[in-house]
Amino acid sequence: MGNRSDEIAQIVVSAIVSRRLQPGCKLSEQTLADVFGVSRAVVRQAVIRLSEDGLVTMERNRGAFVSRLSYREAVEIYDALTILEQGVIAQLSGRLDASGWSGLRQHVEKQREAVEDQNDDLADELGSGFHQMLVRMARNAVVERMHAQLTRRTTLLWSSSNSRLDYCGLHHDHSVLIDLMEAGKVAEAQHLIDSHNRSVVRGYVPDHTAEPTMKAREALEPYVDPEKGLRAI
Amino acid sequence: MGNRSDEIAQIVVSAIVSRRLQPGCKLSEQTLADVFGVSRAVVRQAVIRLSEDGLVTMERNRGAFVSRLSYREAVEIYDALTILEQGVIAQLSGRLDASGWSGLRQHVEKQREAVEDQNDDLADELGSGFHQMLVRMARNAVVERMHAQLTRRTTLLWSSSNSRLDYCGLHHDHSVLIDLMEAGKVAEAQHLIDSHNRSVVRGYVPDHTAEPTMKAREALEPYVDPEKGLRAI
DNA sequence: GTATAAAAATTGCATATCAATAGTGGCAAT
DNA sequence: ATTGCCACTATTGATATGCAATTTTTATAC
Repeated sequence: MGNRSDEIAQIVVSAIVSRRLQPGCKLSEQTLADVFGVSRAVVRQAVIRLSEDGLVTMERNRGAFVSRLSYREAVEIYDALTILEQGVIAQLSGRLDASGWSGLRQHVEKQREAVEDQNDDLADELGSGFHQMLVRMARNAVVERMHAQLTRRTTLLWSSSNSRLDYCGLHHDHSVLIDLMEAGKVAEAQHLIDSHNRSVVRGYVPDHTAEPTMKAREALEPYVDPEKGLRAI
Repeated sequence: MGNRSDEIAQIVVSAIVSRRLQPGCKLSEQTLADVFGVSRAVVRQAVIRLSEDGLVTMERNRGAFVSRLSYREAVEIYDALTILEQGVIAQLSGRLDASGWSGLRQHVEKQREAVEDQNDDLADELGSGFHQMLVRMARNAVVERMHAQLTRRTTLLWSSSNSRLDYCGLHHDHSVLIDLMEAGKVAEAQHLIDSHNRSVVRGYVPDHTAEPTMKAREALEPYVDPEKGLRAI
């Protein structure tokens, strides 16, 4: 096994992207140390990892909190995703083989079915999965990592929120995008992904009054082995 | 003043980008603790920050080392830079005002002069500075941060190396790039930046036999205040 | 010179401790 | 009732120390 702090950081990430740990939630060192059955030092290292990722914000002498994103930050993150994906489009357009395009089309078809079945959670996942797949086609681990990091951050936007993401009207964009890319219409494809992402972020209304529904101890409970974790109940 | 570990991490970054700390150099916890006059715990936190950035590689029970990049990794990093910059080009092309274009042209002119004067160090800095400037024009702090991180990593490639970067033939590309972008020739501009970056990375030949010329203690000496640091000498 | 065993050093983590600071509640003055 | 002040508590940031596991170095034997 790798580092204890790395392991813990990954678990906290899971809890954040699954929306159990919500923006604004305090991550007290002692609490986390109790929950995971490690020392404060290790927790601190884990929190530092998370703060480097932008998922957690550390405030001096106040502690670590799951990041609350302003509208400005939300726009920046989506713009960054746009820029990355536009770059990927520049790389892929006309340069992908037949199985590549069909793979993407298959994915969109699955997404369309999920939307039709009103399976919102699945549609949601397939929706962001499309972008992930697109980036993966560029076969660049560094870019994939950056993109995944940004995508994780976007979960902070919708976890506390009222406004659920509407992938209903958006999955059609994905289909058009593939056509444009295959046809080598780079600029059009890049413009499409831009307005696509812009329309996604437009639905975000930051709510600074919203408080997390769970405290960290409760939110993390499902992730720890009851045997080794939780020495102090 | 923020975190001690953050401060230390930044100093180590400076030492790496300035090529005093070279790839493969061991960053012993006790040594760094001595040099900076802090405890091992803080050093550990700093090293974790650096490893999240990719500048340092941690090996279990062996310690932290300034990262050695394989050719494959070098290509991936430059491709990632390419993708980011292609995305930025998609954003900027035709959308920048007159002062923006002239600002870029002025920068290229400075670079040309530096090349003409055979001031290699300056030409080098202005060369990568151009890319930085380009990205900054997109006015997106997230993208800027990612780009800067990748650029820092590229310093790992040339710090130990034989082959110095040849910006002589490359600064002309920058000039052409501006023309293409201003003319709205997005695809051409994106293709140019691609081949531009490819020709840069092509000069990288990883040398796994090369050993750092300095040890960490010596390399970091200029960065610490002799009073507060270095308690044990 | 190589192989092996013992010794030393290093990492990873736990625990205990301390100063500095933020948050809390009480209490008096307005 | 509200404001301002002050002690009290909780938490963070950092240090020091100890210890098991592992790696690296050194010494020794062949």
